[in-house]
Amino acid sequence: MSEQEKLDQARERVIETVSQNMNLYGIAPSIGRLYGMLYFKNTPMTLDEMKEELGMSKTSMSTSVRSLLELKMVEKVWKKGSRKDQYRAEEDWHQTFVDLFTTKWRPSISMNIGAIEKSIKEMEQIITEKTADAEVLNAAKADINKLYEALAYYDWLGRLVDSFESGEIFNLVPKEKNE
Amino acid sequence: MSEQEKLDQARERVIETVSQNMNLYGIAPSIGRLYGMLYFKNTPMTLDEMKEELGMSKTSMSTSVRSLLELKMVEKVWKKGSRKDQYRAEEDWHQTFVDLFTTKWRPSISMNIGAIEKSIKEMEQIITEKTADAEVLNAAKADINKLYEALAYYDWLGRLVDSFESGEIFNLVPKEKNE
DNA sequence: TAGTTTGTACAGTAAAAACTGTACGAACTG
DNA sequence: CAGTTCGTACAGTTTTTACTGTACAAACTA
Repeated sequence: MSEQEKLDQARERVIETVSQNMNLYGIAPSIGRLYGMLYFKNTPMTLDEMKEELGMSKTSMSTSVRSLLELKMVEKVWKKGSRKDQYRAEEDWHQTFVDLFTTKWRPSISMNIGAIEKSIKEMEQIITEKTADAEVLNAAKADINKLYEALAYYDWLGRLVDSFESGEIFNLVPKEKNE
Repeated sequence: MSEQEKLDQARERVIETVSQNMNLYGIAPSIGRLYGMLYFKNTPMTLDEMKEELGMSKTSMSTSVRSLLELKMVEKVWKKGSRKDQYRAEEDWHQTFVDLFTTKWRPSISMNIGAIEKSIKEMEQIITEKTADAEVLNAAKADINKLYEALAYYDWLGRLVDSFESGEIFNLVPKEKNE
């Protein structure tokens, strides 16, 4: 085996596990592989180069790159003399991590809080109307308690995401191991 | 619309959004719905009751419950007089959150670190052997630098998960909002 | 012991997601 | 202006994942 092949194989191993890891965050494996591949390139790539490298369609590259752009895991770079768009992988994984959760979690947190608040209101209405029979009334009361708990959780989660976004998290868990 | 229906509808809304939220963590929607449904029940359920409630097969309930058990999102409870297994939803979502990441992330972190360390070794070998040409050599050197960065990230991520597991995270981001 | 009931493995089917090829608008080139 | 090139929308196909029904082992019951 040539030295080049050895190097490729060593890269490949990392790309594969990183891709699996990203899959854990809801990123499709093929998108993960694309990111991994870009990560090792020291120069930005065009869609056609990616297509060539991964043996996939240009359409796939286009949509995959868009996903990665939305997650801020790649950025478009301008390169003079080329009409083609060029893309480079974001290399700071701490930042990537923070962006990922900010992007994906925050909208979900808002939605959950919204749904819960709405349902609490409706349940409180059931109680104040006093037309419901005892069984339904008790169920509503129990549900309201649960939903306040849930609300507290999502509030906490929102503050956790805040600490990611502000970088405060790195005070508690520093980037550099202190030995 | 009866009060009962109003209550069901309010529950349903929350179950649906919670389910979507769980989907974000790589949990299939139908499993999320099962969890949501269990969450609102104030008494443990059997597989047959779940099957009835969700209109799905018992096999699905069996496998879904197993997934939730692995994530520690439900627990099996013993109920005297019943031969059937009974399951109850874990209600502490802070705990659930912590368990989820501990369970899902830690193995992945180890795998990544393992793969990266192995690849670093192979790349260092390429360099020390001195048979590779200049181009390959430089590529190997660049890759090694990137991999040390990656290693630092996964180390950080491991320590983040530690802080979840130990509960230290709740010092930085307290459960109760301090007003 | 024979007869139930319960949970799950496994194979097959249905549903969803990923991927491709064609086609076309937009932006450039001469 | 006509002729290219580039990126992506969209429809169709392939692959993967989710779900079901059957069948069976284990645990119980009488």
